[in-house]
Amino acid sequence: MKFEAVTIKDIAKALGLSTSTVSRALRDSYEISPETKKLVIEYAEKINYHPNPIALSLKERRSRSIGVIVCEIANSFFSQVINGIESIAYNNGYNVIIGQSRESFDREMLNLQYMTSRSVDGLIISISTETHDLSYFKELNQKGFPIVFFDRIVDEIPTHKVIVDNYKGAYDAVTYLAKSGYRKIAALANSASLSITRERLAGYRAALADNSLEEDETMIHYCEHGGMIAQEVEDAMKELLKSKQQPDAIFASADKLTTGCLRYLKTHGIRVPDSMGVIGFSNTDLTELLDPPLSVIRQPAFEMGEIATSLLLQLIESKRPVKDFETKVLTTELLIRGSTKEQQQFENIKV
Amino acid sequence: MKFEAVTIKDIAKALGLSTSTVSRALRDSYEISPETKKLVIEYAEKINYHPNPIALSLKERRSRSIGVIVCEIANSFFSQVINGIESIAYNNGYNVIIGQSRESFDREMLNLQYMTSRSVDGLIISISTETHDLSYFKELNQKGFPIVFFDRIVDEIPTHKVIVDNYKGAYDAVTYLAKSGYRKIAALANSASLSITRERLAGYRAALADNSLEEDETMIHYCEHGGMIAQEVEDAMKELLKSKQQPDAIFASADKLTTGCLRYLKTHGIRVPDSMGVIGFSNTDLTELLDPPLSVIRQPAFEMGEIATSLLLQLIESKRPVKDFETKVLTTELLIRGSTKEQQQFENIKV
DNA sequence: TTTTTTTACGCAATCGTTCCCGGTAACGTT
DNA sequence: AACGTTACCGGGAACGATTGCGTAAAAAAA
Repeated sequence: MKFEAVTIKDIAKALGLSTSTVSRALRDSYEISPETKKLVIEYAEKINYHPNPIALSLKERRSRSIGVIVCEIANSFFSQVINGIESIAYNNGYNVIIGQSRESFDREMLNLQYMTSRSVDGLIISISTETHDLSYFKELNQKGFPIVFFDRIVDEIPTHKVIVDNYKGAYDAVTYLAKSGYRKIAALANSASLSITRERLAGYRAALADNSLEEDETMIHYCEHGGMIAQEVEDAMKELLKSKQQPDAIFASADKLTTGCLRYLKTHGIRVPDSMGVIGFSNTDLTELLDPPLSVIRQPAFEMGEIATSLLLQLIESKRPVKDFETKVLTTELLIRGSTKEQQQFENIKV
Repeated sequence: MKFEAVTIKDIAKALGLSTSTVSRALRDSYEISPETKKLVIEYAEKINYHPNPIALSLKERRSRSIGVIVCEIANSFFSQVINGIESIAYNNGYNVIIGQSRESFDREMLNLQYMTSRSVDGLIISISTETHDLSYFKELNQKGFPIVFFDRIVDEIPTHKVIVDNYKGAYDAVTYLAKSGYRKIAALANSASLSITRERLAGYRAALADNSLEEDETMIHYCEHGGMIAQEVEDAMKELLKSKQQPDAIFASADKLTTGCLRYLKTHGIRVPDSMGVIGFSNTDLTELLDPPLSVIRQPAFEMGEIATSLLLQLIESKRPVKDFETKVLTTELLIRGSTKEQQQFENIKV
């Protein structure tokens, strides 16, 4: 079932004009007499004419739309970023099309190819955990196709990027745990290949060192699928808990990991924050409603989306190839709630 | 900055052939000699040729992509539906493009126009709270454009629809509250214009009647923006609580309302489920982690997405105009957790 | 050898739109 | 009267790909 749209040709025929004249009349060209314009515009209105954007895209080689690829839209952080992206995009007359990789490289590439070949004018992306082969990105980038990376960025590709200070976010959170008296702080990390994992773990390690806590590799567990697979988080938690270094707190480095961690502790009857402190990166707006309310490192997601889009539009609308790129680094917010607590007694025992 | 793609013409020129020959060679036509085919295909491979889907869309008037419009992707229910949609769509070689209305009629129309004019081959939609003017949908429908409604459907438009048995879902939940001893059951409802609101409230009312509970219009409050605006839920809750009929339980008819309700009770120190029982429609996967764990009516969201997509593909791929449409009605699931409790003492006092 | 058939390719139209060229009046200027 | 302007409009190519039709050359049949 196809359905027929009305074209400029229909108008031309009906009015005894040429398509050029109709086109010009609709675009309000000075070359067309006011009467003809009026005639054309009114008739177009009447038969409900809308220009065919596909034909326009073909002709103008641009579509006034931008693509966004994230691993999962159900994730609060990403949906907030998308809202930021849409707000700027719509204000500038751009449409936004959204794709999910679900942490799969293949699906990421599928989306990417679909979008680029459909002439999105640019792309905003946070790469999947599986993405190691960057050749397609490099190729696009070298051809001058506008890309902005956010959150999970890649160093090798010269373009604009938007992130938060992951190092500091993690450092502050882990330092807070240490100052509160937690002594064995484990880390539940995302795939080791991601920029955010590296940065956050670096902050974690630095905080341990600065608080004279020993670092222990058995206290760090990675989730290769970023918690997309529930089992994976469970396994990691199980490993963590049966390590000889019984942790008394967990630092989780992603939204899904933080909630997954809490879920595990809850179902296994481990009391938070008494037996185990929990702090993690999360942008869920349900954190206050959780039991216990989660202490989180929160990212300015909406703002990240806005900034990424502004940068992308700069690239798209620039006449000359852009050569100097910037990496915007925003600051995180540490929100202390009920999943961590000050353990005076620990400090006392120590001292 | 545009970037140049390689076209069939480039291949033709490089190989001294015509574009027709190249096209046919790539499509493996019998009219082309094996040697020429090999030549063309290898060269195309080498320079990384991909057919331009825009040009194809223009020519074939179809795009092998379907549009999805929901009010908000951050909502678990909708993101689960979208996952169901994508699973079927990808298996059938269709791409999915997603749009958010954010409960705004204008944004819904913007997305709709964008999608239809970009030649999506069909549309899956749950309408916004603001959508009263259905003329554009009617027009599309009459032109034979394939649409499938789900969740928030409209009666006036003859096409496939996918919903759950909202009446029964609400009826069962409210009956459960009544059987548990709650006597003053209030309803926190979505916009009155939505099909789901009507159906769910009907179930609510029937359950009250069947359990000899009095219905009281002051115990029903509507949120015109479906809880999209936080203030709105707060106001509704405030009104409910200061009504002379002090409710002892709340039935919330949408995801955002259920969590919004819980948030209000929590911040105002009203104990759930003791002072106030809470039950509501919700597909959040964090319900078990909440304090208290939410008793919910859960919809088979993923399955709804799958079914909606199958129906849509039927419409799209049908040769003749489809005349008899079906409305698939799935069943909800009642999950009782900690936000409701059996209040034996109430029963006893009563008796 | 001549005729027919097959093979293998090119031409040109098509999809809807824009825009570069032209072209033709009407009018003004010298 | 001759030329230049200006206003207004149409023809047709172009964007990238497909496809019906035409046809030259080669192969097969007569």
